[in-house]
Amino acid sequence: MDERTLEKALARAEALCAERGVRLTPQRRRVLELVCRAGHPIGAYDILSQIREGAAAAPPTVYRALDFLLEQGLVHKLETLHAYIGCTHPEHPHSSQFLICADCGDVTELEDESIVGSLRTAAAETGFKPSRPIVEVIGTCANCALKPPRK
Amino acid sequence: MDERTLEKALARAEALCAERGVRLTPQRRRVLELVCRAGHPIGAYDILSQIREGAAAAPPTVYRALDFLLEQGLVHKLETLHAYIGCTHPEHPHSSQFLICADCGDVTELEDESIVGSLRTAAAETGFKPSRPIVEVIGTCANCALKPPRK
DNA sequence: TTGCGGGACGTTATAAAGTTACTTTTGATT
DNA sequence: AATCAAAAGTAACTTTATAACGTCCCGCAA
Repeated sequence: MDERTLEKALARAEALCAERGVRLTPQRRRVLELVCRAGHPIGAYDILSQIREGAAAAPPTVYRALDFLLEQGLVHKLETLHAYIGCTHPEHPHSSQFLICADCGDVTELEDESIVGSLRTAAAETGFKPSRPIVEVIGTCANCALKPPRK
Repeated sequence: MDERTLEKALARAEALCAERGVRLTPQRRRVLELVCRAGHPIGAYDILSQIREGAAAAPPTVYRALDFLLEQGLVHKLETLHAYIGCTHPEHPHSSQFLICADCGDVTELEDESIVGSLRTAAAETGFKPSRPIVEVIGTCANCALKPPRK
């Protein structure tokens, strides 16, 4: 993520938190910044070691900030990667789907109504009430499909 | 899973492995048995401690067996739970979806064509080639929706 | 028969991800 | 200024997973 986009994302996060009456503290802001700056999924301990370049810190520091950011929908957790990524459209709560390229590591966030719909329908058939639908598709992105795999 | 069903599942696994020319060794069979017997998602270290009731064992023993069983489609891994569950229809390779009850812990395995279809369509739009679609829906099952939550 | 090669398994150690429990600080509100 | 809760600091620890290396056993070819 380039500096301009980053600035915008942070400003938007500030605004959203203010609106919601929750506190985007310097720590939380810092973690959000690191996640966004990475531009790809980043692990909690990677965040931690970057924070440690400037100050002492321990795992709970990072996990607490991440918990807050996840609650606010400012970042997403990719369960299959044990890694976190900035949300591309935090304005409204939503359930996203992720396309994860196993080759280059890039991740695309989708908000596809037809996926959400088919999930809802299938769940409803069994009387199941979804609260958090996780959709992470591992595969090969368009770019990487064109060229031979790295390595 | 009751004894009869378990016996059938193991016999089916034997047959499938024979057909495919791969070896369902006693270790692998034992791990499959423990996963199936549990009847709900079970962690690698839970399996390990059950194995240890009968013999010395270390984590790689379990993880190697699980890797094999996953490859053969005899068990599934639930990424959000870090746990494993026996496949309910291992005959053909397939991509499953899981409904995970956050209240009682029960898991339902679906094979819903409309979910698979919408995923494929959405991926195709971006030129993405899916290889392993992960769908795990956290929520409340029909039973638990009726009664107040445990705890 | 010997000896090679590969797959399965044993063993030790360690990495990676996440949590618990408790203390201290901060900051908004009375 | 006193208070109370949310946030952050700190140390220890748990859980999940992998690395690296050695051994055993079996099938097969020389």
